[in-house]
Amino acid sequence: MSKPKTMHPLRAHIEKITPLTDAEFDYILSHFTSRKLKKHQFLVQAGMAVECDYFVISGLVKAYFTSEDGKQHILQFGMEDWWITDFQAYFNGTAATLDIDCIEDTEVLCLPLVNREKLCADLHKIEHFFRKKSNGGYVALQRRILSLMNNSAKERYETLLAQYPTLFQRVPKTLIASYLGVSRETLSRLS
Amino acid sequence: MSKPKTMHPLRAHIEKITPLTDAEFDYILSHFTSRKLKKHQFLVQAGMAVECDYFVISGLVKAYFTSEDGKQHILQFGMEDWWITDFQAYFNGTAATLDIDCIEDTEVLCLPLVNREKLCADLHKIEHFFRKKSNGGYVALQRRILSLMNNSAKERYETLLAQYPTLFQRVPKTLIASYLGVSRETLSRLS
DNA sequence: CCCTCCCTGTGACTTACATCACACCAAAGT
DNA sequence: ACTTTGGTGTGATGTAAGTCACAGGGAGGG
Repeated sequence: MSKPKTMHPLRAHIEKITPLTDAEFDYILSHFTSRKLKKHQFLVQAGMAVECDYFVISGLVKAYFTSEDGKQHILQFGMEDWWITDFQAYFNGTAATLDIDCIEDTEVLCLPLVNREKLCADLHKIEHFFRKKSNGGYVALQRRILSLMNNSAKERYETLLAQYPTLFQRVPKTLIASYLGVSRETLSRLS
Repeated sequence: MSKPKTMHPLRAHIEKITPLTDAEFDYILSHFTSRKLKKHQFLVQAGMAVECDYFVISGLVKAYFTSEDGKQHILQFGMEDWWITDFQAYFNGTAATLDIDCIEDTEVLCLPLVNREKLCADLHKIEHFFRKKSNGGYVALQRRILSLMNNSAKERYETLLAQYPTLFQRVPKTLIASYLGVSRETLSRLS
C-alpha cells in the first residue's frame, strides 16, 4: 500500500470505478497531453472548435455561457479531479457556445475526441468508466434542474454551501451568484 | 430493405448508434420484460424501490418531483423511443424521489439494473450504446439548465413548442407549465 | 505610495412571475 | 339528463428577485 500515495491523479480517479494494470494505465495516459495555464487564460472559447475534454489536475476553471445582453451564466466549475469542456461542441464537433477560463493557475490533461473514442473502442474498461461517469453527471444535472425549479435563491445557495464548502474560499461570490442563477446583489442580500 | 419496416422499435433505436446481428439483438431483448399500463397507472412511486429503466414502446408518461408544499415539477416526459426512470434511485439502488405515471395507455420494456450491467459487461457494443445515450442526455440537460437560467417563461415555452410540437397535442398545458417551471396561470397568459 | 481594479454591500425602484379567486366549458360517469 | 371532474382563461394583488446607482475596502502593480 505504498503505491496509492504517489498514484497519478488520473489513475486514482479511474480506479474509483474500475481497476487498471500498470500497462493499461500507461496506454491510457499516452492518449492525453498535458497543459498548464495561468489565471485568466482560456481553455475553450465560444465560436471556436473544442479540441479536448479536460481533466483538471490542479487549479480551478469555470465554464459559462454569455447571453446576448452580456450576462454570464456559469454552467460548471472545474476543480481537481473534474472533467470539463463544452460537451455539446466536443461530442458533436460543432463550434463552442461556452467559454472556459481559469480562475486560478491550472494544470489539465487533454483528451481529444478521437483518442477518447479510440480508448473506448480498445479498452472495454474505459468505455465502462466513461459510461459510469456520464450516468453520474446526468443524475447531478437532473438534481440541479429540480433545484432551479423548486428552490428559492437562498435555498440553492445554502445547498451549494453545504455541498462544496471549499469552493467558497476559492471563488468570489459574484461567480457563485452566476452559478446559482441569481444576480450578484440578491446573493449579497441573502443570509 | 424490407426489414427496417418491421424492425423492433428497440432494435431500430439501438441501431441508430451501433449495428447489431440478429443473435445479438435476441440476446439483448431477452434481458427485458414487457409491461402494459393504463392511463394514470404508476411506473415508479416516490419512496419505493426503482425496479427498472423503462424504454417506451408506445404511449406517454411523465416523471415528476412533488415538493413539500405539494407542487409538481416535471423533470421529463417519456414518449415513444425514450428511456425513463428515476435514474438517481435506479443507479444507486436508493428509494425513488420521483413519481412516474402514465398520461396515456403505455407499453414499456423493462430493464432491471443487473440485466443492464450484465449486458454492458457481455456486449461491448451495448456499453458503447449506453455511453452515447448518456452523453447525449447530459448535453440536453445542460442546455435545459442554461435555458432555465437565461430565458424567460415565454422564451422557454416557445423553444419547447418549436422543439416538440407534437407534445402539445398530447398533454394539457398545465403539464407543460409544470415542465417549464412556471405556474399554470402565467403560461396561460403568455402569447 | 498612490492608483486602479475587483469584490462586496446597500438603498431605491421596477418587473416578472406566483398566488388567490372566480368563471366557463367540454368530456366522462351515474 | 344531471353532476362531477379536469382543463383553461382572466382579474386583482403580493412578492422574490432584477436593475440601477453608489460607496467602501482590500489586493496588486507601477
